[in-house]
Amino acid sequence: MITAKNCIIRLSRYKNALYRLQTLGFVKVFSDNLADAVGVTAAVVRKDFSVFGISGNKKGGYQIEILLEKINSILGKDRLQKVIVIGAGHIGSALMRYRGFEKEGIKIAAGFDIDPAKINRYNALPILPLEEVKDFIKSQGIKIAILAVPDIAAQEVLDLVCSCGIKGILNFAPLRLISPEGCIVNNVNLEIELENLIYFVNVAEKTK
Amino acid sequence: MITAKNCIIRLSRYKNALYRLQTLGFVKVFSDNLADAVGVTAAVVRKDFSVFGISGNKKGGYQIEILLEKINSILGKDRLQKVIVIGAGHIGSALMRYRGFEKEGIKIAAGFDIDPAKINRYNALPILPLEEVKDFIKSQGIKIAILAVPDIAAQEVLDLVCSCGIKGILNFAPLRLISPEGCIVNNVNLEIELENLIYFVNVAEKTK
DNA sequence: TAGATTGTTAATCGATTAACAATC
DNA sequence: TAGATTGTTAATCGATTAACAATC
Repeated sequence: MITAKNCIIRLSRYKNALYRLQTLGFVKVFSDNLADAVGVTAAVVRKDFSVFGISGNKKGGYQIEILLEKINSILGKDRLQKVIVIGAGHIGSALMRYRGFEKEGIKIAAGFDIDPAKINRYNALPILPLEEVKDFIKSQGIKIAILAVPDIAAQEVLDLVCSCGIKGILNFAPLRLISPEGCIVNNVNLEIELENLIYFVNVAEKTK
Repeated sequence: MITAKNCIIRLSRYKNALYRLQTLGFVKVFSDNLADAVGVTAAVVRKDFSVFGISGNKKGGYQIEILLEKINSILGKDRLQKVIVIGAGHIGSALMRYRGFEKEGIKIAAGFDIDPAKINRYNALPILPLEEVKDFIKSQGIKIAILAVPDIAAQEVLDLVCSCGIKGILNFAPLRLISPEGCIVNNVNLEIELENLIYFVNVAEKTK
């Protein structure tokens, strides 16, 4: 079964909305409520659920707790996900210090850099020399790496970590990387996000 | 004319690829080459160009220099785009120090924070108290803001800057913001990007 | 000219939306 | 029961792809 990327992204959003509803004291939701919270239509919500065999009650909607369990299981959030960050520059360091991942069950296990001045072996979050990345990936069974290295180094580092067993990469370098068979690359391209925003703001200004 | 978001994102990618081809000494390209460089089909390239009235030569392909001029003009890259960053925490600070925007003609004009300890008025990139954001936006004619504030503050700050004249927001807070009429919000949700990656890596592992 | 490439039209594909029977 | 909501099917929409005439 091929699942659309958009569908999985919506699943994440449902999850976040459900937690918010739960803290507000809600115990069950209708597809309608969830649709509003996430900004889609109720039919999309029900369809997304049916893709994963999640069913509710014909009149009673969905139990939030059960729903969360199922979504969390689908997204792999029922177990800790360990990731590493390659590159301890501005972006890399910020990601390492960012608290937002923890509450999502994502733990940054270590950072890596080639600059000896950045190494800090005895930190709570150790920053290790890149030469050690292979042993670390193997011994810790890491599957996911965040790539925050300079553009010119990105492809080389990607090839390196993929050869060590990394299966998924979140790439912040603003260029298209060629990924080896069996490795998925998701790109976060801040320049393009801004360019896009600037374009649509300019268009809106013009047509005003 | 409604233009698909994806089309504009591809335009950015064409531009980046064209600069790379130019540094390699190329003077003209065929839709084929550009398609390869960006990872789409040649028909998409030609169609995207035709949407904007960009035409090439029936046999000779496209002049890179002319193409870049046209794309840059469409994307508003023929003039400096000034943006501000709200929130001088980990992510905000990293974005302020990030050099990648400059070479794209995007200048971070100032940062803003509510924490007096973060204020630094006399820096090359000044960090100012949030109370001054209104005057700054008005006097500098800023249209775009990057939002890197804590989740709970995000909606409030969004409303504030929109009321001051901001038309486009790049939001890093991992929640859906309700944007006032006439203001565009693009979201960069790192948690969701990672969750998505984790899902597809897990699926690939299972079906192996 | 023959071959290659553009620009555009028609066909296909996939995702979203609307509609509604089933049913609690 | 009557009303409301789910789950699913069919219709619609939009974007991508394939095909090809025009032409350099």
